[in-house]
Amino acid sequence: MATRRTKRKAVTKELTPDDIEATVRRSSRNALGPKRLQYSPEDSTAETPSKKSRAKRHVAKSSQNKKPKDEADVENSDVEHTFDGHGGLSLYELERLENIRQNQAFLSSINLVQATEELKQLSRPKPSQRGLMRQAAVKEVLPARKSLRLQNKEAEVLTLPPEPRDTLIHERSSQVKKPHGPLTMGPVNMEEGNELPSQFVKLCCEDSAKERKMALDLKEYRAALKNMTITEEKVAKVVKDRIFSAAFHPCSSSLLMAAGDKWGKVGLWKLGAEWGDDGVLLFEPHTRPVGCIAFSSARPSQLLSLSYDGSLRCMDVEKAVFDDVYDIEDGLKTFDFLSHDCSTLVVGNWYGDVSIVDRRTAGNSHESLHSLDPKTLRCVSVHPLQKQYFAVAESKVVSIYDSRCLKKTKSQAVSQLRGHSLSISSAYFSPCTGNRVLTSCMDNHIRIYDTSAMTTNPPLLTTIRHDMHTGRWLSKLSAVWDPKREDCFVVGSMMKPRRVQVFHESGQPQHSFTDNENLSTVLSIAAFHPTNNALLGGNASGRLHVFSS
DNA sequence: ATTGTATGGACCC
DNA sequence: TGGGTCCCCTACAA
Repeated sequence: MATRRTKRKAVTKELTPDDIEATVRRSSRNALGPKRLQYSPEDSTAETPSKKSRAKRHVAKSSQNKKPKDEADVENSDVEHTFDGHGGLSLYELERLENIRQNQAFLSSINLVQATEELKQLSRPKPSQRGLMRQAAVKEVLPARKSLRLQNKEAEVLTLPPEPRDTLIHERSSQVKKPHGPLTMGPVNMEEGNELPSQFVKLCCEDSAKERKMALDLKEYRAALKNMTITEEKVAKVVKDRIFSAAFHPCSSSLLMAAGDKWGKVGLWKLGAEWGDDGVLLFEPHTRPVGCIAFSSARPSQLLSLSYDGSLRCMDVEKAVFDDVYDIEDGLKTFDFLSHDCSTLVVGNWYGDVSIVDRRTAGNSHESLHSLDPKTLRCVSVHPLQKQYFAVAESKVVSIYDSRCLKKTKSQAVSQLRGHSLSISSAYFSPCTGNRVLTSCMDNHIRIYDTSAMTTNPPLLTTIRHDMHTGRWLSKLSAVWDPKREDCFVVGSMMKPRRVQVFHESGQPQHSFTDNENLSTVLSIAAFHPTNNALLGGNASGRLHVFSS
């Protein structure tokens, strides 16, 4: 079976449409016309590409099953023909060529080219081995067994052990929740007792250059994006499981990234570093998905991470601990910094409550404000200038609240962004002025609203179709602004070949990041660097990908 | 209210 | 080396 497949590939490769067309012209039997021979490389739109491609693959398969004999003939006689060298063609040969041509036409008509492209993707080279090592399967060494009968002993009366209550949690994580902090910052992928590498600590404390560069005009921006590439060194396994959140450290001298995964792990990776596993240090501050992480722009040595397990912690590299920031029973979903100094936060849980957390005061001194529909809060985003405003992605509407006017329940929204027909997965204020809000919605649309006037119902500026159906196994896609400018954003994509797309707020596509060798998975979590020309993308197996210039 | 299903990736045998 | 299997706590449609 395998050999047959490779043979078939060889056939389609060797017979280019030009070859066939040429021979057919020579044989002057142009029954179907050369136009039919043209390949139609389809630029599949966002609309259900997966369904389409699956159907296509199926068609390709069944046709392959139907025609193995013909194709074998084609291949054999083709070799023969190569060594023939005569221009005059016998009737048999003409017939054969016509067969080849018809087969080729049929195959092109079912988009074999695209199908083989997809097959290439399916039989892609193995994923990057950089970063965290695959764990060798722990094989339990059992004592040699000998039956009681052979030992001439009486049979035991066996009772089954009780079934564990929640197998999922018990199997996959040692505890339901980590104890209260501060927890020492011991990398789990290093020998126990080892100190953090000093170069790593130094880098984490490095601040970004604060002077704001002039934003490039769009043409220059596109050129800069085009210049950003990925290589083998720029892919690494940073956490063990699927990435739920990721962020760049603000320093610009090197690329340092953090990623949080499904089982509470946080991986830190410096591109090209010597420490840990290819520059990766792995920590375990939580036990459930790390829904949101962000470095403090005021104190770059601090990384805040939030988990569904109900804990919000602050990794302080200088102190080498994880401090508690906020804690509830479970169900923390997302947060954003409220003040410029990053000392206060807006924290949202999946029951629909929003809390204002002040890190300078001890304990959970928070206000609970909302009784929304349960389990509908997906995202919070603070206005970059008017810090009292924050946007909350509720089920089918984004509400903007004023943190100074919050009540325990039924707080009045300042503005509401309407028009979403399914649940909204994210909503973000534009990074420089806050004059725009960018939303991603399960109704397969990315929307941009004009919030400059902050009226009751800010106008919808742009709607972009984008396939958001990632299914159960992938993190949801979110459109995220480039923090370097006011008007462009990045979003992962389900399209094949795999890609990450950048759009202007007008809906104009600016660039698609692709790479045959180093990008072959969906990068659900994408983010631009705050100052550098660099982009990160996280996939479902804990691998980070970097495009940079 | 309950049930079914879509969906990607890689690990492991 | 390739295909079977697992992952799973989600959103939506029926």
